[in-house]
Amino acid sequence: MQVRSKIWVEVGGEPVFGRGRRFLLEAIDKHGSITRAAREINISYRRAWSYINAMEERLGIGLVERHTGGKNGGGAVLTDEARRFLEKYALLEEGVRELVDEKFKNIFTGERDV
Amino acid sequence: MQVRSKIWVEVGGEPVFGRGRRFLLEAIDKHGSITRAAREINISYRRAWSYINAMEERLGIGLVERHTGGKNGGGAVLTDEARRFLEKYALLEEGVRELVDEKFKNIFTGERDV
DNA sequence: CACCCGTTATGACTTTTTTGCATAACGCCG
DNA sequence: CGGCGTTATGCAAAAAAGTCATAACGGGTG
Repeated sequence: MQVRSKIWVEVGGEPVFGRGRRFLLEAIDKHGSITRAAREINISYRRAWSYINAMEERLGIGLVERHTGGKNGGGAVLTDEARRFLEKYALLEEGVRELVDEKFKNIFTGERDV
Repeated sequence: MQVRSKIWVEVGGEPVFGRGRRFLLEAIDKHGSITRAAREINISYRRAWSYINAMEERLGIGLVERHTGGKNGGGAVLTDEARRFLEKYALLEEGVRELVDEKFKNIFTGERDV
């Protein structure tokens, strides 16, 4: 038995940013490509593309600058706004998971089962 | 733009307890009936029933004692184990959401947009 | 004792969401 | 001017969630 926790941001009731999307953006930053980013975090390109589109549409800002064709076939880079958003989200997550894990241990430990 | 957070317990990678299930059990306790509980929290009886079954199977303990037929057509009551679990889960959630909301306000407030 | 009632319990079907596959378009480069 | 590795989408397949219908149950009631 283990505890899990999750923090995400919504706009108009629709999710726009969470841990998965954070990893996606970070991987794009690392690889300069949506395709390779998706491969790294084990989701389909389709899904990654949908995530990015939805995020941008709902936030109303550009997060990923894309280039089709050209050197290396193209690629994608994060905008400054995406980087700022990543920073803020990191701050938001900071410490929360650790707190929850700690609480879980204190409350649920010391039993045979359950 | 608003923040949301969620804490849940898993067994073997499968969720067994979260806020929705907590509300369900509390509603069953209140009404003495799965049907009425489901109606109150706005999910189908089918779904409520599936939740209960999955929880019990994965936790390996009985949570809801069910009676078919009889007075009032039957009904359902929580077991002591279910009550204990509810208490622990409440402790686990306590304060976390408030913390996240507070952090969110501090980090994301004071902007035109985004 | 036969029927009524509201509940639990399920199977079957429908709708929605998610996932995956195939393919077009792009533009530098050798 | 064809090759390459991307981005970009439409469409089909699969999975999940939701809906509906109905059986079984057993105390209460007349």
